[in-house]
Amino acid sequence: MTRAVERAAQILLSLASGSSRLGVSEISELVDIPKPTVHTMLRTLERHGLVEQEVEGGKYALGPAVLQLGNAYLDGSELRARAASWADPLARQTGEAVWVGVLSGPNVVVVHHAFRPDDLVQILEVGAAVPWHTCALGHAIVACLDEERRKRLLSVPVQRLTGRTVTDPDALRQALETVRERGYAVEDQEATLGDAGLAAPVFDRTARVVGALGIVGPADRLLAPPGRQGRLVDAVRSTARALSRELGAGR
Amino acid sequence: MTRAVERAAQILLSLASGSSRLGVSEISELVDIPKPTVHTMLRTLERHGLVEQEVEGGKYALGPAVLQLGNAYLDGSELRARAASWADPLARQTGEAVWVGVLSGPNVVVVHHAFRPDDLVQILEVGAAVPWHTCALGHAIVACLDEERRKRLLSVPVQRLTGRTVTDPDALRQALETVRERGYAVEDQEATLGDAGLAAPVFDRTARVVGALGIVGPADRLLAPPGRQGRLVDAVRSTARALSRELGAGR
DNA sequence: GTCTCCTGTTCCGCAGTACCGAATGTTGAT
DNA sequence: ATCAACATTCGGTACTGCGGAACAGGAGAC
Repeated sequence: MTRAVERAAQILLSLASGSSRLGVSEISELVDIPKPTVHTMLRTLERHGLVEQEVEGGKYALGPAVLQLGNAYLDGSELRARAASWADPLARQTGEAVWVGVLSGPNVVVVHHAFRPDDLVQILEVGAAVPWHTCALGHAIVACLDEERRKRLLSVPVQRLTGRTVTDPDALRQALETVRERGYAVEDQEATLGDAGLAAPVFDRTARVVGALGIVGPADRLLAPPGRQGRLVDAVRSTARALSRELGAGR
Repeated sequence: MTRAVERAAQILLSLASGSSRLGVSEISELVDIPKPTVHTMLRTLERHGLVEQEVEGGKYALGPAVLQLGNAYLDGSELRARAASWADPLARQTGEAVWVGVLSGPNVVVVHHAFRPDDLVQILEVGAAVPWHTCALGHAIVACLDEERRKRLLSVPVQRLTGRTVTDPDALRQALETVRERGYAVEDQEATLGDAGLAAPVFDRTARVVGALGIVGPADRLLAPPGRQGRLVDAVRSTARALSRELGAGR
């Protein structure tokens, strides 16, 4: 454990959350590190393109080298590589957008996004982070984690994003138990009002959960029509199973 | 300048270049830092999701948190946000793929990629890094840099990627002079055999070059047909100018 | 089975560097 | 002009980053 590196990581991640441009003082307050220390580290990170400063001085932002890192991560991810050939057909089959995500700290990060097959403009969500407890992808993953890791996640207070977000640890534990029994997760407007999601876990050859695959869309389209949810769940589960098999998982 | 942070940045970037999975010993050799130091830092970076280790131990790779960083960078980039509405029409107009890139160290990093408008499978290159001296985007940017920055880039030996890569500093200086006179850059199989590119610089409201916009495709399609190059150059230049104006540049 | 090699991981005393309060510099508002 | 807020610089020293040596574990050869 290197304290300086710890702090630099905190600074980088602070620049990735919320406002894209932050001053030294703002970062200092966000990560609770004195200003000169923040400044010195920003300067070091800047030398490697991980951070850059506005031309006229003042605010700092992430630099293009982080984009290289992100791209390299995707290039090296077997889950993402294999997900593409399953997610796109599922999007066509269901008529909804498909996301594949992995757990990163308390968030789910989208590693693949197959657009809903219509002509409306959609924003590519690869790299987007959603708190695990507010999305079906997150529930699907965390439900299948080893006990210790799950306990650690549940021991940290979680944030309410909408009036429907479940934040009580006991309620979350119960929800995860339900996910384990059923083999899939449902999210109903817990991250964004109006939106819902369905997801199933994806396993690798060591039988560990490595991510989840799911669909996201308007709640009234995904959850309300009679019989629709069941059909979507079936499609999502069988696709997640196929993807798991392709990753070497037995089930 | 914080040495520990410097080293951690080197380690992260080493994981982004070449093989996606590296052992402690390999990283140690790549960045010339002793193994225990590399190991300690990897462990610290792992705690923040920036790095992860294979389940059975051994090799390390970048973690999903870097994808968040990359995504946040794109979300905060005005160049990228505005490039989308110009690059896509240019791709349709020219029938070729359009890239918008920025300089990061000795490389150009692609921040936006509009696919060639055909039905063939294409790989999204956002986040890809190309050595500046081997691509038209890089030439277009570096030609317009302030003298000091350009000198610094030219003082470092550059790598030959193909038999056609220009690596001699004097020849590069001359090529950049040509770019400045003409207002655009041409690359002919310097990065990848068979591929070529045309690009023009993009400026912001401070009249500084902030990136470049260009098209990439097979050399025989871009450069060989009579009159085609001229028409493509015109389209690229006027698009880059429009994008510059939208970023607040006077010209 | 044993042995060897290679790699990741741990250890811990101390040298040197990370640290940060105080000071300085810059900018914008009044 | 003054003031406030913010970024940046400075430099002595406390404490932490460091890395050679040792250890642990796994894989392959015999």
